[in-house]
Amino acid sequence: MSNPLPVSFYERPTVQVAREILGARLVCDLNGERITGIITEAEAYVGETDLGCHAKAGRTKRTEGMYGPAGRAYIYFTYGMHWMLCVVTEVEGFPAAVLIRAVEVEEGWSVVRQRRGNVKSKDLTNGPAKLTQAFGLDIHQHKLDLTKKTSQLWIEPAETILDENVTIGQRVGLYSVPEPWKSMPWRFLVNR
DNA sequence: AGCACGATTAACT
DNA sequence: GTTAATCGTGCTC
Repeated sequence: MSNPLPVSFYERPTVQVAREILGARLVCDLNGERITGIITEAEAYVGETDLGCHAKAGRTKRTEGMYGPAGRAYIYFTYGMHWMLCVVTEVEGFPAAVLIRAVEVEEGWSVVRQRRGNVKSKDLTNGPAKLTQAFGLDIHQHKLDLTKKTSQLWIEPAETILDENVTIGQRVGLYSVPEPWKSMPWRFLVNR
């Protein structure tokens, strides 16, 4: 057991946070059910000028969480059926966040299995909407402080991932986003 | 008040 | 590889 990653970890360039959050442990403690997993994939979304980022629309009810203090959860709904989990980064007032795209389950396997149904074990949490479903996250966890264990959800340091084990690529699913944003190498994933 | 769209997934062929 | 499912959000009228 270690202390959660501090606010200072998140108050740095978003792309750097996305790279360094790989190997950290996502801990969820809802209703006494403890679920943990190692983060294996993350993407950076940086500011109003990044047309792949929700903040391109400016400060709205939906995006205001991204303008808040670093280290908070930014959870939103998309495709009419999926919740996504992000962590707010950089200084308060600058809209940026890291999208958690995949984790590797450690504890709470039985609960995850129950929620995710009878899928192959590799498919349990290898997508952004899959992991929120597996961890039972939705709008109720929006804006939770992920730097405190008193929250139901936090992130703590765990494994160190070497550069040679990290694949860098462009972000996924930004079909209608114009260049150069569409091709920014802001996706980081741990080699399997 | 109404509408187009989407940081996805699962179930097809 | 293709596509339907499904609804909160933000923009337009």
